[in-house]
Amino acid sequence: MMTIKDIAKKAGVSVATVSKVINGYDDIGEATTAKVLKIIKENNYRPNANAQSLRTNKSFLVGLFFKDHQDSGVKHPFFRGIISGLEERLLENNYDMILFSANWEDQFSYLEKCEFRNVDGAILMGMPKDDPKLPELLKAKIPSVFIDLDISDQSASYIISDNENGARRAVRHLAELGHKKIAIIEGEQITIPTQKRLAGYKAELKAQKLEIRDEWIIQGRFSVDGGYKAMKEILALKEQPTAIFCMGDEIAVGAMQLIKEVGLSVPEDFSIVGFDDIEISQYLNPALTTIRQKKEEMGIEAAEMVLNLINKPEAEIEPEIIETEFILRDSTKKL
Amino acid sequence: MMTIKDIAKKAGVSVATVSKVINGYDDIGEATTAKVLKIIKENNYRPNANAQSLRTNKSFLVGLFFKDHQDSGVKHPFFRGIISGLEERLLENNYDMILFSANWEDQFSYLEKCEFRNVDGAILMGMPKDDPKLPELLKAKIPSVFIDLDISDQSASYIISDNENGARRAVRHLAELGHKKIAIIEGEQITIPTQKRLAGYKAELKAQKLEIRDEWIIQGRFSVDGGYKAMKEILALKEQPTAIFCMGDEIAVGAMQLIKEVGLSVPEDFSIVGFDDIEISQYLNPALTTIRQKKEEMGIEAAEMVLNLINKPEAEIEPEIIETEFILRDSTKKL
DNA sequence: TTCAGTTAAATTAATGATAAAATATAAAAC
DNA sequence: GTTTTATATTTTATCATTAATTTAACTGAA
Repeated sequence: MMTIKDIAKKAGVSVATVSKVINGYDDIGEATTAKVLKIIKENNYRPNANAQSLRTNKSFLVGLFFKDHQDSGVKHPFFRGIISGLEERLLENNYDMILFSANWEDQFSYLEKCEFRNVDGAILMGMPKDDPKLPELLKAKIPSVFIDLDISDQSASYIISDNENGARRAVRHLAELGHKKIAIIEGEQITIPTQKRLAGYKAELKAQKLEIRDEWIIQGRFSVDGGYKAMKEILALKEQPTAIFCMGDEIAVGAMQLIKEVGLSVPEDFSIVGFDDIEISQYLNPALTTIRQKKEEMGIEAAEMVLNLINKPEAEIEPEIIETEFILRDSTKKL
Repeated sequence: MMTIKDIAKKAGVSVATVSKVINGYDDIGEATTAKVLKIIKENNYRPNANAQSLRTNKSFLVGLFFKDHQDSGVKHPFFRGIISGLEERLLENNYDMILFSANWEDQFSYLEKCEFRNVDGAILMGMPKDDPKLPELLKAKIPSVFIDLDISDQSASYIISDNENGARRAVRHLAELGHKKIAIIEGEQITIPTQKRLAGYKAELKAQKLEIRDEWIIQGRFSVDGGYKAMKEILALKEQPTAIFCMGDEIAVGAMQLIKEVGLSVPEDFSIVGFDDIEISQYLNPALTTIRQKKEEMGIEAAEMVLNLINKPEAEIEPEIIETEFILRDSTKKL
């Protein structure tokens, strides 16, 4: 592999001159610049990122940490979408992503990985709010963007969907169809999305002057299994709802499975609205009415945000609330 | 951030001594070792990967290149599964993954990225066999593992499902149900999986003494849309098949959609078998009978393979053929 | 006592690159 | 024709680390 030294020798100039040419300094003569550039091209030379990073303390590397919902076995439903968005914007700026799964507890701390690999910034998704490894990361002032977790700071900010409004939209849709008994199946209560969506559910019920009944608020988990089990609880209720707002599409899948198993059907017996619009939702039977999170957009915005945190350390980076989108399909109908 | 120098100063020894302690050399006294170790721990020191990599020419980094099927908008269906497997095994060996999407044509060559980031090895998925950027990578002898592409070499090997046997199993299942007119919807013909699955389809039809009819071999693409369009062709045929083997689950999804739209049903009018067992397949209606590819296992094996290529450059690393698994669900029935 | 051998540590050099300071050359000014 | 100024380029130091070489201290045998 060619090094800057080899290029310098071939061009008959000093190493520093080559470096300056590469980095676009204007104090190198035209002829020299041209010659060096030519030799660089001919020899297909690329600077060594490690050496650059060592010297400049800049790596053009962003660490991507993601945690799946451990026990449930569910992969983060946005993972691919977010990555697509991220890579699009990061690549434009010559950044690469280094992938740190955080599924292996106690293996390492986020900060350690960031420091070891010298990343310029980090993007974290799927972390619980009480993750014990987060404070040290914040204290170290590593530029960080959180997805679905409202932590912000001089060096950290976050991206999150407008969960409350999204939930309100879902409930409003059901109310407009004439439903008065609207249940909700929650995800993990510790997560921000669960909390916000619950708030939206309650707010909209109130606005619609509909009853908020505690027994129609079912605890669950963001997984097919979670939806299945929660649906069991609903079927055991003496006064059953006619519509169910599921906090995640996977939950809806599980709920619909059980409904089918017991010989009932959607949307005839229950109208169902999900949240996320994961890939499968459009192919379910019936296709799932849901609240779409704009995953690619979240990824793009997250990328933009880390870049800002990295390059404008003094600026105040505002959290970004991404609007959701109501997707009407076939799992809901007029009462 | 602490450096080895700081540790050396605090411990009152030379930098070299600290380095030796870290790297487990046995020519450092017990007392000194203990003292240095203690100070390292107290100060939470971690060596700088860039400096290590620069010096040792080893990065403990594997480059992951993946290409989605461009136009179709379909994300690689294994992506998550493979990554799970990869991360499990790579992490055990202290390797991290750096993510290079290859979706942005002409942006960079694989070799450039590998050299720039000094990766120890590469894993590539979704590349077409005639990818013009592959030869230079092979020539550079970067330890490489291909997924779904049968390229092997002194420095490269590959992992692939046993597509031919998997396809045979699918066709045999249909034959055993009494189907005699079995069509197939292909994926992109340039890919190895398409070629192998077609071979398996033909071989099994032959073994079952069933007719191979060219008009029942429908060109398509690995996407929902591809399946939808191909199904249109099938419905236009004057002599229609009773069963369809789709080379990918997405294809099956598309085909089933159209079948439903025209008022026919699965498995009553058509028995359908897919390939892959993507996440959604079990939740479709009817749930899809399919040939599962063991994605996590492929990831684990791929990781093992790069590690071997990296650490045993002289060894002959055999390609790995992963068996598929037949998953019986509800999209097929007796004729 | 001296020399060889062992052990434990320190020095020095090297990795590939950049940035700051120093120098050489040429042109312009007096 | 010397000094000043501007331009072009080189020299040197530095980043964090490892590897090879060297030094120092101690042990034991002749």
